[in-house]
Amino acid sequence: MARILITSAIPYINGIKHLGNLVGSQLPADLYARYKRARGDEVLFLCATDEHGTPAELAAAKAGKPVEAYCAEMWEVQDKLGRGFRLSFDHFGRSSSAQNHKLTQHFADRLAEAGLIEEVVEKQVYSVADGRFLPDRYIEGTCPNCGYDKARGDQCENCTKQLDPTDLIEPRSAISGSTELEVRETKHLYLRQSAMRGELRDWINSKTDWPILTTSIAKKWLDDGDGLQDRGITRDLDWGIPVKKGEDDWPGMEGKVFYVWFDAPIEYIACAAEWVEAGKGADWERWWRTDKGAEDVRYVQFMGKDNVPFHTLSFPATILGSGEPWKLVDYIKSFNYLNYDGGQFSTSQGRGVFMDQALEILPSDYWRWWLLSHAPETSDAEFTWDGFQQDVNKDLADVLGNFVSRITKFCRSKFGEVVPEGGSYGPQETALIADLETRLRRYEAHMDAIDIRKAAAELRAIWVAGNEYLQSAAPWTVFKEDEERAAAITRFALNLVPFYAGLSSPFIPDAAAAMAEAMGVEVAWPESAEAALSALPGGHAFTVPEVMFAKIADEAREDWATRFAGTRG
RNA sequence: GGCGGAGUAGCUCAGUUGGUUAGAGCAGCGGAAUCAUAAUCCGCGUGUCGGGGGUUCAAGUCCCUCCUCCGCUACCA
Repeated sequence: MARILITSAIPYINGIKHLGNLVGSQLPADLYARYKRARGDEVLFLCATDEHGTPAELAAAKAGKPVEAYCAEMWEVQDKLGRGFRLSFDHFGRSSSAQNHKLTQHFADRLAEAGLIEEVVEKQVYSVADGRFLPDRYIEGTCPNCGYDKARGDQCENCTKQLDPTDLIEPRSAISGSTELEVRETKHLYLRQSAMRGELRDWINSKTDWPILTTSIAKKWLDDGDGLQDRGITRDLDWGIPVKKGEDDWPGMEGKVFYVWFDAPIEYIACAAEWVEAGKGADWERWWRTDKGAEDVRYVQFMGKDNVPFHTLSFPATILGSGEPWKLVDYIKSFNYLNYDGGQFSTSQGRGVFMDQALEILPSDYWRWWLLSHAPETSDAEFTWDGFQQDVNKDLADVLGNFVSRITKFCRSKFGEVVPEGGSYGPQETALIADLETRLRRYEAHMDAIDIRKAAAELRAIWVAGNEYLQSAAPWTVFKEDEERAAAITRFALNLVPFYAGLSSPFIPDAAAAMAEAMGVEVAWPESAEAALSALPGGHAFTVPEVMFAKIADEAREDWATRFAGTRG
């Protein structure tokens, strides 16, 4: 039994995530976690909210709430939505946890002891009216290059020229609009990533099986220009983890907090400690410390492509720089973006479907199936309502749902709600077993490799095989002349239902559970097609399940397409 | 601008190390069946593989060049 540690990129606390966010990390991570558990591996699957930083402070202020209260509320919302989508986290933590405070301060101490922290005095823009330093992006003004009057301090969106905040003409705070800005000196800690460039490169180069998307981004950052740059890991904010050297004060850094990107990945570790604190586990270090039992753990991370630099460079720099035997990631699965109807999903414009809205209109299995079977693995993917309706109706309602419906109802009408006895299997059954055995192994191989679309296609083909069998065996015709043979065909086809339940459970857990329950069995991964297809003996009682997947009607689709076109209400 | 990804059938996408008539699903057309959620199954594809040039006995696959879309570009996270 292997041990697999799985983390999903932690979603930012600020607001409800859209389906593009979901399919870029949490959902595929859940698929993999469910699959590995089903195969009998020991899995620890962690996720959390990423709570620090300027956007959280501003969102809280906008909501008129203290930032702690705001984050606590939003954590509740995200936790509930995660459960709604059946995300099977062993623990859903918070980067603001006491455990993360302690660990983040511990890592900073270790890095300082190793000589990898540098104190740098720099000049930053301070807004007197807002009472805070402003990140470049939060300063607006007129672009000196093109004259666009809403250029940001880091870049002009209009002419794409990269800017420095001091380049802007008539700069103002993007938060309050105040023009009362000053350049002030402030001291910050920098992580000397540049000193670890060689070590990081060796490590990246050793990962020959990683997706190109992952390694190419990492190498670009390592070698671009002057090479890997040192990175500021502290900020002048109120909300965050106070800068300390372990448990001691850090002279000169009073009132400052660690940068959210420094503490967020450390939450992956702290989350395991929270998991223990919550009474869900006993020993978190055996998952994270290679000197305390984690040497045989395989650690897999899931994330969108925008997260890759932090997971391939900054976080490993933190781990390696600590000089302590923390577990490094073994495999990074990164994703491109899901587009919405020809454009981007947009949180700010409310464009697209958000997690809460998705669950309001359809059960989670519909979304899970469509999103995972179209996961943006090799390139950006496209969501359209037409495609969604067609795919879901065909795959779930017509192919899978109707298969279960037709065989259980046929059996009920001819033999009652009991698996019929008698008759014997022949060449058709033998052939189907052989075919399904091949497909089962191929499906497992795709799942092991985290080739999600290919796995989904294979699973669908397995569903189709059941319909092909029924169509050619035609028990409704055979029944008229040979009831025994019809009983054998029916028994065999009924056995496909629990087989499908087991194989489908990582993708569509609710439907899988309903299928298994109707057949009076537990959801289980099949050892082999042959063994699984003789699991239900003659005489075994079952019930005809409710319609598993109602079809999406044209009117509903049109309604939704209109509703989600822009600005959410 | 730099770097990376992508451009293959009406739509969504597969196409290992270059090698037989370029594939799948959906949609469309025809047929079979009538157990089932009017659900299924079978058959039907002459596509300038973004354009152009090159290497090769052979290129969707390698090289050069151009075009288009997307992402990143280090203080949003």
